[in-house]
Amino acid sequence: MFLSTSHNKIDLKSRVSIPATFRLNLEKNNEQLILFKSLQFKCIEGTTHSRMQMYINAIDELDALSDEAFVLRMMMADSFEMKFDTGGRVIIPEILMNFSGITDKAVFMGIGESFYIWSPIEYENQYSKSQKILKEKGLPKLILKKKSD
Amino acid sequence: MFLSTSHNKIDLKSRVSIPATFRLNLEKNNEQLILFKSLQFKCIEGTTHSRMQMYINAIDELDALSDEAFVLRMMMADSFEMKFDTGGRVIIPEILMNFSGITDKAVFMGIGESFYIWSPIEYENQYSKSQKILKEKGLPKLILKKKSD
DNA sequence: TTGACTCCCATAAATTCCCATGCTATCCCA
DNA sequence: TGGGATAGCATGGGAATTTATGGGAGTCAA
Repeated sequence: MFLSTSHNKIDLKSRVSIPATFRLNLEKNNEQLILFKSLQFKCIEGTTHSRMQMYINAIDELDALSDEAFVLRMMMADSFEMKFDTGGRVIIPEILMNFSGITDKAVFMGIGESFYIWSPIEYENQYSKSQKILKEKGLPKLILKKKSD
Repeated sequence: MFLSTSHNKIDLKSRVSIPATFRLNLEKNNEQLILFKSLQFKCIEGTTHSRMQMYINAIDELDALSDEAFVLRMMMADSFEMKFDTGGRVIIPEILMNFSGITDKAVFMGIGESFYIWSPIEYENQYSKSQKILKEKGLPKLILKKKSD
């Protein structure tokens, strides 16, 4: 599980340290890290190899000609398997840097099964947006219990 | 798993480098590379020998006289087993070059279990098409849970 | 002998690997 | 309890390896 937020620097070689907690989480489960363009936000999304495999399997389940399958395939095209150096860093692909607007600093935000990587500006925007919603609408009602089938 | 996108050049001898990540993926699983005409798009599709075997098996499952079986057999007819030179390149068969409209540059696009090879123009078209669908229709509804049998 | 193809070597740029540093949090023992 | 030792983390830089690509020598067939 990926939790908490941290701000890391990106060096001249496009390297960033993946927060140690995230890395240990991956190691513990013997998982590889995949980074991809978020379909929803202007940010990079990170997740495990096996979770990505689930999406890939979903493609086969869909009508191959459908828009859903089409969009999912494109998502794979914008996904990258990361490898760590001895210091626990990865090199963020240029495509993802450009897409997310990240240049020299990145904000890692764990959200459970995956995590987001934002540019500091975009992160601030999203954060204050969430605060605003919270003020206006209050806490969302959480449905923690599974609906009965 | 084939992921990510890369733009490679085709030289005067019709040789292209298969992206290293794709090649390593094949080597690791001791797989041979098959290229064939995409049934859906104006591009070349690449996949493993064993996945191709799955298609072949699927033909037997279908009604031998059905349109599906017919189309799949045609796909087999335009399939080629590739061999790499010492630099990790292959020679793309002329039939596939003509079909896909590829001349001197190719875009390799990993989509999970297989990958596409596009001409740069065709790639741009498809990519912007996917962005448009995403904008209009939003996120695809993913079915990540297995259907109960 | 021309053309098509294979095999091998060459190279520049990109990428990976490895070692080094400073900082911070933690631990241990007097 | 305080202060030094220790370990782990984020970061920097340079060396070594890979990658993508170009080109030549040898081979086979018509």
